[in-house]
Parts: sequence; structure tokens; C-alpha cells
Amino acid sequence: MSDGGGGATPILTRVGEIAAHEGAYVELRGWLYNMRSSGKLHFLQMRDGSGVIQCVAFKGEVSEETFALCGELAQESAIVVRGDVRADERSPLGFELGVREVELLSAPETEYPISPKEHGVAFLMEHRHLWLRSTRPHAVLQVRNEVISACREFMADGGFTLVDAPILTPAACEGTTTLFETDYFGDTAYLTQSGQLYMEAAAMAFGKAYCLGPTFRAEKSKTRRHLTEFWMIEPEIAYCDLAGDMEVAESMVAHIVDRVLDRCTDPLRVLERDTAPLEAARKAPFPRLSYDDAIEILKDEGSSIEWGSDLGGEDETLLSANYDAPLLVHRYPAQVKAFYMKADPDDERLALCVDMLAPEGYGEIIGGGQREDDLTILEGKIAEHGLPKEAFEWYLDLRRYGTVPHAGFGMGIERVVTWLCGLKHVRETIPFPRTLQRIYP
RNA sequence: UCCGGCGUAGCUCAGUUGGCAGAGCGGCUGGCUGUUAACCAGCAUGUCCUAGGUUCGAGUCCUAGCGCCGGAGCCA
Repeated sequence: MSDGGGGATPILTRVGEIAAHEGAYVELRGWLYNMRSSGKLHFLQMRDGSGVIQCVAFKGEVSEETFALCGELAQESAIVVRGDVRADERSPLGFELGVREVELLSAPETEYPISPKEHGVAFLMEHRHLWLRSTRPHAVLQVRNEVISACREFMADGGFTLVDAPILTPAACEGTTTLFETDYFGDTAYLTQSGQLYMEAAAMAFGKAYCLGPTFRAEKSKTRRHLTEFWMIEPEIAYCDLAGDMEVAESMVAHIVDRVLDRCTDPLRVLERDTAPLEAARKAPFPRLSYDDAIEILKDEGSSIEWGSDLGGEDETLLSANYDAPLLVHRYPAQVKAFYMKADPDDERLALCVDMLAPEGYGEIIGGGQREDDLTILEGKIAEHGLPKEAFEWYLDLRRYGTVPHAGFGMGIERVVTWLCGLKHVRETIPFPRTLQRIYP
């Protein structure tokens, strides 16, 4: 292997591994991100998906053809560059490439739409397929990748089995108004809005199970926290109560935060995320607050909220502002929660449920709780909510055959990524966002 | 579904009381041996969202529509 300049055959590598090749003659395959010229010098900013490196072509050191070609390259030209890796203090990367040869594989047909200057979000989203190449989306999606890896790692280490939930479902979990309908060979099917009910079946089969997949909500929400298609991880645990559920939830989030802080320093720096506030979320346990106490605090702080109503966005922000770490709010009134929540034996008005509120005003990232495991009570609740019993027969079977206390939760991947990256809007945390107004590209 | 805001060059925007359509960036041409969103000089660029209306005259005022953005509710 060549470890010095002058070798006839370049080492094929990527920008991300360039530090291992200092002094070597290498080949990089990528695209022109930006260029600056200075008479007898061309500075090519080249990206290859793993990073950006400056390639310097000096008139005296390359052929006339190569130097002329460098001067004519347009943004996003596909290029192969061969040259010598050298350390340089002026480079943010620490290294630059002294160009020997440049090969143009394809030039853009017309001017690349996304110039390295300011653009509005609407324009960038219209060109999302190209915008992914830019530094900022690249950084956000790296964090997303790390969050999902951390989830899967936490689940595997905790003895959970991945059991994928179906995406096409026969009926609603909680009514059909917010579901996307689709034709299923003459019948109506719906796109899933939660894998939870299926995970309850999986928990009875595997003890600990989880799913991680897309979820669809046809809610006409137009806020920075909503997507119509988003990803959720939903663990479900047999022989688990609310206390155990909260411990799993906070441990998982702490694991995610710890891993992202360890491995995503570059992306977070690109995003100018102040990571100091995230340190408090690195270790469980997180603070807990009952709904009853939350209402008292909110009233003391001047909110007009009354016992019995759900917490609004402002209420959540107000509450979590008192804590550095995420906050677990538990035991909401049963009336504002789903039919499958188990009632608190100490106060039947309450549900054994929990929401996790991210700090810094990022709001709810987890919702979950202990499930109703008694057949008769569950049948009663299905009737109370006016749900079609036939559709839930399989779900009721789980209570007919070896029912046990069990609990679980759902965590929205995009909301977690939004919080960790310190973004204003969830739509940047998914590669191709679907919102009320957007299904292109 | 409700409330508010915006729509002018490829992009980001300015455009006064209604009076010739503008800037910066990007692009193109030229200059520069160390640039970091480089710099300097020059050139080109328009369905002023659409359809009506008021007016001698509308980017500007009025009406309707379309598109987008944000918030509420609802949620992860």
C-alpha cells in the first residue's frame, strides 16, 4: 500500500476517512459544492456524502487542460478528483487535497437551483430531493440516523424483539376521523395511526416487543410539531405496570441522548446546537409530576386551566420550564385519554398513563401507559366509546387467554430529533416530509 | 375547521400619497497565487399569483379565487 505521494495508483477513499491518508495519493468521487478562484488558483469545495474537502488546483502544478477544466466547473458537477492529502491549519477539516487530476463525469444541464446563499423554507422544501445534499439537512438526517440506531440498540440490549406492526389496518384504534382511507379490494382499509394494539399481542407472545415504523394521521394540523406521516417506536411489555413503563421510557431517552451527544458532535456543531441543556437528559431518572400536581402548579403560575382538561402546548412549556431534564407527567384524567388505558385503582377518575415532555418548550415526545387488562372493563369501555366491538374481538382475545398487567408507550422519532437538533420545525427531521400542504417531492 | 400573515428577477427582498420595475445574491464575461457565503470591474434577467373592478394612470386601492407560511384545536 502506498503511504506517500508519487504513487501511480491512487487509493480510493472518502472525505470522512481522509485523516487516515495524510500524505497519500488518493481518489475521491463526489460533487462540486462550491468554488472560488484566484487567477492561478482554483479552490474546489467537493462533497462526497461523508464530508466536504477543499481541493486546490495550482496552475503550476497541474496540466493546462486540468486547470482550465477546474475553472469551468459548475456547482453540483459530478467529479472524480485525484490528488495528494495534506494537512492544513486553514482548513476546517484539517486537511485539503492538492489536485493532480480532475475528471468530469457529468455537468449540470442547467444552473443548480440551490445556490450557497439564503433561501426560504418553501423553496427548499420544493427542492427537498436536492436540498438533502446541503450541509444542514445532511446534519439533521445524521442525527436522525443516530437516534434510530440508538433506539434499536437499546431495545436489543433490553431483550425486546422487533415485531413489525401492519400498516394497512381494518379499523381505527380511536375513531376514523383522523385516518387515511384506502381501497382494499372493494373494502375500506386505513393506514395505521399506531401499532400499539398489535404490540399488545406481540408482548403476550414475546414478553417484550417493539415496532418502529411509519404512522399516519389525517389530522388537519398546521403547526411546527405535526406531520401527516411520521415515525414512531412503540415498545410493549408484559408483566409491567406504569412505574416500570416510566423507567423504560426514561432509560431509552437517556440512552438516545447519550449516544447522540457522543457520536453527533459534528452535525450538532453544524446546526449550532448548544448541547449544554441536553446534558441533564443524559442520565435517568427524570423528574416526575402527577397531573393533579401539574394543575396546581399551572394555576399558581396564572393559567386558567381547570382539572379535567388536557394540557395545551403553553401549559406543557410552562411546566417543563421548571426542569432541565425531560418531565414525566402521569395519571391524567381518564376522560381525556384513550379507551385502552387502565384506570388508577387509587382514583378511578385517573388513567395509569404518562406523557414525557421534552425541555426547552419542545413538548410531548412520548405518550403511553398501563393497558386495561380486564375483559369485562375493556368491553365496557369499547361500548362507552361507541367503537365497533367486532373489530376488536382479536384484541379482546388477549384478555380472554392469559391476560396480565402490561404497559408500553410510543415515542415520536421526529419530535425527538427536532429537540436534540434544536430545530424550530419537525419537517426538517424526516427526509421527505408529508404535511397538510405538501406531498411533493 | 377557526384566526392571522405573505405572494414583485433563478433566490432573498425593497418599492413612499396611485405616476418610467429596483437592490443584494446567484448566472455570464474579464481580473487576481491562499480563498473560507472570497474580492474587484462589467453584462443580461420580469405573466409584479390569477380573474374582475375603481382610475387619465394600479406592483400599490376594492372584490373574488388560488397558492404558501404561522398559530389554535388535536396529537407523537
